[in-house]
Amino acid sequence: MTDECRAPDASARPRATVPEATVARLPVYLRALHSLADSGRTTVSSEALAGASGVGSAKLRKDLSHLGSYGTRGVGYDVQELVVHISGALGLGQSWPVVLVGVGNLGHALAGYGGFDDRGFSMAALFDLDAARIGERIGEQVVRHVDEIDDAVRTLGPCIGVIATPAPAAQGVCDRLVSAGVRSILNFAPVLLRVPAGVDVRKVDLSHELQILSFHQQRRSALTLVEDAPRARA
Amino acid sequence: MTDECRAPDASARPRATVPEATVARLPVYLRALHSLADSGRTTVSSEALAGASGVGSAKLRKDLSHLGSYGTRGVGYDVQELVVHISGALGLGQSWPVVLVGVGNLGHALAGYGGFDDRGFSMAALFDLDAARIGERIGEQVVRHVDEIDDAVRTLGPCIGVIATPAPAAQGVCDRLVSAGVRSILNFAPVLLRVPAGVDVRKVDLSHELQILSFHQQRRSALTLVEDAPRARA
DNA sequence: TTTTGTGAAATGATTCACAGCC
DNA sequence: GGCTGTGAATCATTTCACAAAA
Repeated sequence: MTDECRAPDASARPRATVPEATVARLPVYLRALHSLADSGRTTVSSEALAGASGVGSAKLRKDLSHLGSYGTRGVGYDVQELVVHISGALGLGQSWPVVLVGVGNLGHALAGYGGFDDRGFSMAALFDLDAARIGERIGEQVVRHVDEIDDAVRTLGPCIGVIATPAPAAQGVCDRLVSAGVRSILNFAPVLLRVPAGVDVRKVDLSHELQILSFHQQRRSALTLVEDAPRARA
Repeated sequence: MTDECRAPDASARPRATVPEATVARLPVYLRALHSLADSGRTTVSSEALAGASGVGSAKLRKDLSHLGSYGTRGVGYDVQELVVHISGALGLGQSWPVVLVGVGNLGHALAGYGGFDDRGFSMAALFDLDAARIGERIGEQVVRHVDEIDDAVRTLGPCIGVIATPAPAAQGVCDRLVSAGVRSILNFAPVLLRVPAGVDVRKVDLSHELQILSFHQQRRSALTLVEDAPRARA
């Protein structure tokens, strides 16, 4: 991701550049902070927040330092203030519309999932290719035909596309989303999507996750065997 | 992850240590290889396989070199042979049983998803806490009460646990899985699970993925604004 | 005294570029 | 001539450890 295009007057803006690894942890911190806030905490130390987030405190502090300097030495961080700054960095001030394509098994579950409206996202439109599903009502939305994506996206403005179709349909759907102007895509279909530069795709792949777990499980088993019978040879 | 416990005779075994980043890409290569095999290819160059996997060819070769030396200079890799070696490294020789806890919206979709039986995994048992759901038939399995996890896991042997419960129930379910002996867990609930050392947890979190997309989308928007009106000031 | 923020060191991952083999 | 396998160089991330602030 090209990054050298800071405006010449980038003085006291949110931040110029945040490492990718840090970005991936900000949602974790944000969730921990919300849960701290719910339980009445008003301030928190890097040690405590790191504990609640499952990371080391040095890493947490370094991560936060990329957003700015929002703590008080000797005291810690103000919970509300940190929520505001992390939310801001993540662009959660506004509520991004999410358009979901593919309301099969998984799509249904995603459409019904509260997690969208949770913080900063709203399920704004549902699409499917299958004529039999058009018109079905799910939550607050009615399923529309995929041909209407263009119109919908034009109306909604910048939004996030979620693909929950079967694998063979995914690339076609992706192309439509992209040509409608969607530049952020979350893909649940088990295929590699090809997109032009400037479009950001993240994938969620059940089978990949299981395979990674399998790798470690196997390695553990192998080690256990070796340790259990270390003198079975020479 | 502790790694210094190689057996003293680790001579020509599959491999001693594979970087985590590499492990995460092996499933991608495997999928690309399967699709090449389906279309009749018998050999493939690092360049071509890398292309089909969305990575650079140098990275692909370095990744494969961690598993061993299975290519032929001047020619490339034998598709079938690579499939065998990568599958082997990932522990997909056997078919791991998967036990799923929580058959709500999402759990249903996961239980019905073909991806499990796809390669190397089989949906072996379904559980729920809600008495109303016990006995329901989904695919080949009948939903059982979560109290039966112990028995089931003892019968199945090493397996992978999938948690698809609402957030508040997840830690309790996780504890049960762990005490039943499950050491690999895939968590779809939006909470950080605490597990003892030696248990491997991976999480899939819709809301985190959206937030990461949101970050980049916002950054893009900001840059576009700056570029579109670069002389709006001094 | 407590706890942040951050340079500097250590570790890990990616990319380069080419020697070695087919 | 073409392509793999891999040291060496680069780049990114994590960890350490401590000076500076409240």
